Amino acid sequence: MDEKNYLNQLIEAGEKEDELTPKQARILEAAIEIFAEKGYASTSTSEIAKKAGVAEGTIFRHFKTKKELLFSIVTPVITKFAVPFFATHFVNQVFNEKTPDYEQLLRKLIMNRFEFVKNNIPLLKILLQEMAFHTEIQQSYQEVFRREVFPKFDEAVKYYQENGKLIAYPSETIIRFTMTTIIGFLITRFIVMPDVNWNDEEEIDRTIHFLMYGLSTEKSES
Amino acid sequence: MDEKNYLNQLIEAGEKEDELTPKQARILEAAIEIFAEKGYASTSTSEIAKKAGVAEGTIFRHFKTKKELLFSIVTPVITKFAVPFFATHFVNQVFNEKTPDYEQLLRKLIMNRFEFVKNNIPLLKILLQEMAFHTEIQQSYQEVFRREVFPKFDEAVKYYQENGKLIAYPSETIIRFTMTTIIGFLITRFIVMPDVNWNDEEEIDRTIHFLMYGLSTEKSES
DNA sequence: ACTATAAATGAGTGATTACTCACTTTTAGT
DNA sequence: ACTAAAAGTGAGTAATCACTCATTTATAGT
Repeated sequence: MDEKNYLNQLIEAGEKEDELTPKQARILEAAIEIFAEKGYASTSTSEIAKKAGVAEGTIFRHFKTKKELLFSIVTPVITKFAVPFFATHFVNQVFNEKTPDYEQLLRKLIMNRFEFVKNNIPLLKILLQEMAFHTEIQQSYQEVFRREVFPKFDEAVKYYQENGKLIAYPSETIIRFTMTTIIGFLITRFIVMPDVNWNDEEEIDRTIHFLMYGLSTEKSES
Repeated sequence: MDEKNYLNQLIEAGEKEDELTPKQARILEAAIEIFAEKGYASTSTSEIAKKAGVAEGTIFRHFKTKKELLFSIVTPVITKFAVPFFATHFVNQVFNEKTPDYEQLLRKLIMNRFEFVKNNIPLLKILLQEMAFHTEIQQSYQEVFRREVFPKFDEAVKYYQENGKLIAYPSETIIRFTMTTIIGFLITRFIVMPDVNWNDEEEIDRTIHFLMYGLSTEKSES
């Protein structure tokens, strides 16, 4: 039920792009590009119209306000990024296939999100930037995280802890370490330093290994 | 020489606050508060003037443009945050006192930066936000990092690697893991979830332990 | 082909923007 | 007390802003 529900949301969101008028699509494309580059607040609707090759009035025919244009860009990204971060798909896979350790789960998670970020850099830049100023976006993200991501993540962490594979920290702490490490890697890779020569495969391996075993060469005493 | 140089810069920056006119100080205070809350681009100079209790013209007597006002807020933060992140002070301490492991260095680093972030949240919010849109800020940060932070950090990491205490990753990778973990913790603690009940001492301990030994209960095979 | 509906237009609107400048007030050296 | 420089003022300015609306163009069902 719940599974079908968010799946439908994703499909809906995907199909919405086909329902768009060609001009509407061009408005969204132009807005995404400029928002990502200069930020929402310093982008004018006239500039968007110019880049999209439409009249300024056309923007307001499809989006009541400039803010609604922003939200219609950002809202789908939240579900698309957050949900598969630890979606049912993965968790089911873990429990059904009896994936033996957190490490393999991490690999799937990182590989999957790596590709997503790679293909959605401008959208994620906008989300990252504007979340700070719009409580609506914050709330939307929080809700999605609390409802879709956290419970599954929590369940998996506790499963591995019970099997003695994971350290006995509060699962919130483990989730925090896992997420900040992965997100930190992706932000460094694609936003802070996208131009240096990355050996992606190697860095992903190291990131997973770091998450599991840390930086020390000595055994942990815990 | 070099040490004295950036030390002087810090002292200079500190003294500059005393050189300020009372009204100039109130302008900066007001600007910091509003920039942090709504962002640079959606803050008007008239709003700053109103909050500071000065005429709008007074702002432009002291700061040629609105952008110069932003930079005079942000630039000192860069040096103040980045430099002690791994300043000579710490490194000297390590080598002179023969601090035996990376772990103790990490503790000093985290405790130090924890207090700094705690006391400068609005300034760091502004830096974090506006860095994305102003290449001048990015360049300034990069330069400070490459000149002041990285070489010292690099030196320390290699020292511990030679002593067999740290894993044989490229030191860039180790620095990246260390920084994203610490910054990720501080951002979660003070910006994303400042309102939940944090047991700071415990979380700092866990963060250090995670950095050193990871999440697994099993020994690393590397 | 007719027509109703939706899509698209762009000139126009009042509000707001960063910034200027002629002027007044305060400060500080003598 | 005098004065020159610095600090402070606020009305004014052109440009730009998000958004409206009367009008034209395109679409689709019959």
